Formats: sequence, structure tokens, C-alpha cells
Amino acid sequence: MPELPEVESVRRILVDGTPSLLGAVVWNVDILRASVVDGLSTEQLRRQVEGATVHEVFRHGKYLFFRLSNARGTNFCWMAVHLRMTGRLFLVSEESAIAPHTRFVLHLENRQVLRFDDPRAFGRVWLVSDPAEVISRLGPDALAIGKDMFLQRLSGQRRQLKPLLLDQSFVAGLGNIYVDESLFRARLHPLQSVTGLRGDERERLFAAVHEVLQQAVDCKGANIDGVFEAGNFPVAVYGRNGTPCPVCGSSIVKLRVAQRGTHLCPSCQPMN
DNA sequence: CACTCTACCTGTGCGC
DNA sequence: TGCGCACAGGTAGAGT
Repeated sequence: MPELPEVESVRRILVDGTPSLLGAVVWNVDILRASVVDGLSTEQLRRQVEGATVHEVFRHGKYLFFRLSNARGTNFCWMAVHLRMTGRLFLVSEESAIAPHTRFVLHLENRQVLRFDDPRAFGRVWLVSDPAEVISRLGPDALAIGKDMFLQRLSGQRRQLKPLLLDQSFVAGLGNIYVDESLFRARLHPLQSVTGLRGDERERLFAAVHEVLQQAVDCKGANIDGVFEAGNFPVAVYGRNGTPCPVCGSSIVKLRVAQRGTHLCPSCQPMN
């Protein structure tokens, strides 16, 4: 499931790869499944995006924003993309094999295409005039946030750690995998409430979230069930129930917390 | 406010 | 072999 590190990895490939999406002109748009377009008609989206130039790709949490201008450079808008569970973006030559669940295609100059492939079809594409329309509903980016801001936001909270960290309005970018990995690194139980955390435990939580996400970005994300072929972030607990804890050797257990599969080491992550 | 549940989707893996 | 089913989970929106 693409979370912050995987989405950042996609952004870097699109911006820094050869070819780059920056400066590319969109000749036309194919929408193979109308439901991926959210909040406006496929015709409205096509009208805005066809002929546009891509000037910038930026990420906040798990959201990607593509800054577009029309041919004259007089009219700007942003194309927003959320990959949700199984969405992938490929910038490839138009001759390359088409993934079987391609939902959306931007045809670019020089026979390049940007394809959005998504087996479960949860992912969405839409347009905004300002990314703030989306970001204002979200907390600070989970990788960009500093310790002081993190501790300040934590101080206003009383909730259990797992649902809190999954809440995109607290910090944006963590999903089920990296919440479990962060809590393991912080040696904190997912059901622990913020209220019961000591100061050193709050600092440990910040450090764990930051280190896990930074390491995962450096690894180009994780590779769960072969979904993210490029990533090699070493998962310690997610999906590893029944296997030995890499720190103490105890058996990793799986609970259900906030309707999510939740993996932890019961001896490394005790409750206060 | 905090939580729980459901809908949206489809590929996978299980039991029978 | 094949069928039915539970399961995976990010987000929005409704309900408790």
C-alpha cells in the first residue's frame, strides 16, 4: 500500500528520471475508468489537462500534486492524485506493455505516456485550483514535521497511538505498515494512550516515526507482496506475526486495532 | 470528541 | 477442480 515513502519514491522517479515529467506537454488524456476521476466530469478534466504543460510535482503525505499550465501559460491548475491501496504511476514509452488494470493515461510528447494502473480501482485523480484545498484538511507532512511541532501536536491528544498515527489530520503520510513499524521502533504499544506517555517516550515516538520514514525513503519504499518492486525497506513486524522479533526473539503477534491488522512484539512493546 | 461501521474495489488464499 | 468466502486497507461519511 503506497504510504509516504512509496509516494515520495514515485515523485522522485517522475521528476528526476529520464525522461522527466517536468516540462512535458500533455497531448491527450485517456480515461479507461470514469470512476477514478473524482469531483468533476471526465470531460471537464480532459478539457483542463489536454494541452497543459507539467511544471512541478509535489507531495504532501500520500497526495501528489502536478502543477499544470495551459498552452499560453496564462491559466494554472493542479492535478491531484491519490494512489490509495494499489495505485501505481508509470512514466514510460508508449510502446511498453500496458499493465492490465490501467485506468488513466496521459499521452505526452516524444511518444511518452504517464499511466495510472490500479487493480482495486480505489485511487483517484481530480483537479484543484490550489493544493491548500486538500492540505488544509491534513496535518503536517509526517517526514517534514520537526520535533517541536510533533510534540506540540501530541500534547493536545489523548487517543491511542495506533488510531492517532493513522489519522491524516494529525500527521499526513503514515499508513498501516509504517505505523506498526514506527511503534515497534519506539517500543510503544499500539493501544497505549498518549495521556500515559512520559516525555522520553514522546521523544522516542517522534524519533521512531522520523527514522522509519527516512530509512524507507532511502530504500525507495517497502516491498509488500511484490507490489513495490523497487523498494527494499526491511520490515520488522508488519505481516510477520508468528516469526521471531528481530530484537528479542519473542514471537510477533497480530491484533485488530481500529479495524486494522496490527503487528507488534509484546515483550518489546509493553503497555504503561 | 472519539470511536465504530460501511462503502468503495478486486486479487489472493483458504476450507470444503 | 471449483466454488464461496474472508481478507487486505485509505478515505469519506454516517452512526453511536
